Amino acid sequence: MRVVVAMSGGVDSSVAASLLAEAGHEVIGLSMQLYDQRASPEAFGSCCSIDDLHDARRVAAAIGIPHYIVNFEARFQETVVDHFVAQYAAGRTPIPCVHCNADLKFATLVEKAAAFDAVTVGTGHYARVSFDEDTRRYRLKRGVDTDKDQSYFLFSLTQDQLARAAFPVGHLTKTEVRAHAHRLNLAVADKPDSHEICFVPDGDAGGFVERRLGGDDFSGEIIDSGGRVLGRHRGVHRLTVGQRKGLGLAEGVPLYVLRLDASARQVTVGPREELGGRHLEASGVNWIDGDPPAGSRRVTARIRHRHRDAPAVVSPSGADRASLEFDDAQMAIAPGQAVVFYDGDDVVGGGWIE
RNA sequence: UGGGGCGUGGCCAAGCGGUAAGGCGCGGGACUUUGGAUCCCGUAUCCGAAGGUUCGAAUCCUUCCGCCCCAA
Repeated sequence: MRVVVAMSGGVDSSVAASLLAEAGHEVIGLSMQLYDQRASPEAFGSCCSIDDLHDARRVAAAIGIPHYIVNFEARFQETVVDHFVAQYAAGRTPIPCVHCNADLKFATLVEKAAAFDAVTVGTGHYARVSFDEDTRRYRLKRGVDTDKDQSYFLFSLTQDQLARAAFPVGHLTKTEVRAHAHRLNLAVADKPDSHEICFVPDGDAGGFVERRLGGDDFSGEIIDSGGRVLGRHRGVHRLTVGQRKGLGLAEGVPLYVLRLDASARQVTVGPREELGGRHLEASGVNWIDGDPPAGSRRVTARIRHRHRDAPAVVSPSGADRASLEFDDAQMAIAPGQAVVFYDGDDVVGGGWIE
């Protein structure tokens, strides 16, 4: 089988490519160039930087597979960066990795794969995909390493995309992946995990958004839930629901962002007790099965990466919407973040928090 | 210089006789393919200054220094 593997230059995708090659597949390594490296050679982060492309190339050479760099700058700009900026400007908290996965790795890359006569796209995600003979549907499951599980970022994959997906490291632990990397003598074996937005390497997402939006004054009022003005903020895009740091308010108790109103430039804050909520509405819902469940369904739901999924009832409404009610209040349900529904290790579906 | 108020760590601030809360900020850590996310730890031998009362004061008294407000 001919397989295209998305190689970021990190350990996981390097091992993924290696394992597929060892299994006897004809592997073609592809790395995505997402930014104009000449424009800002130092301004790119831990994923897909010029160094990472070199790492990917080195690994490909080491395991003896062809390697190509595909230019996805324009697509990345449209599907990930522009959306990221627009979301922040609207007072929401974007999660670019999901769009990058769905729209680039699994959508655009499939097109590229076709050009290579490959039907499968492999990545280094910690998640598992399998085919259920009974339902004749593909299933998406958590990675075996629950600490590294990345199924949350993949909730929007369609049956079509799952049919072409391969996650060779999904049934391994991170420790095992690194062990494979050492066994294979890969140069990236000890490369640290990445953990930041790749196109905002300095961590200054607020500044990034401002440069994109233009203008210099985004400030507004900070109020409490009673309407009392407590202070001012530098822009709703610099804040996110649940955020405590950076408010600069000394009210005696820690204050957290409760709500963001972009049009009024108003931020509502309150003590931790006011941060909890049981209900949320999701849009852009994708059901892994391809169809929504017939009615309400018990699931466990995760509202952010690293959030321990909590018991809830999800009810589909319309083609791609759903409402969800947690059994117990969850802290900081942030609009713009993804909510992903699970049934045990299976991803049932997911959507965007409204 | 008539009346009133206030001076507590970088900042906001509680305490008002019993031996310095809390928050912000900052530093460190944990966690992490989203969040300048969350979480944990640390951060005033000392309360504008000098005296005094008391077993004991940041807390009471005196004086001084410095702010602020209202009257002139």
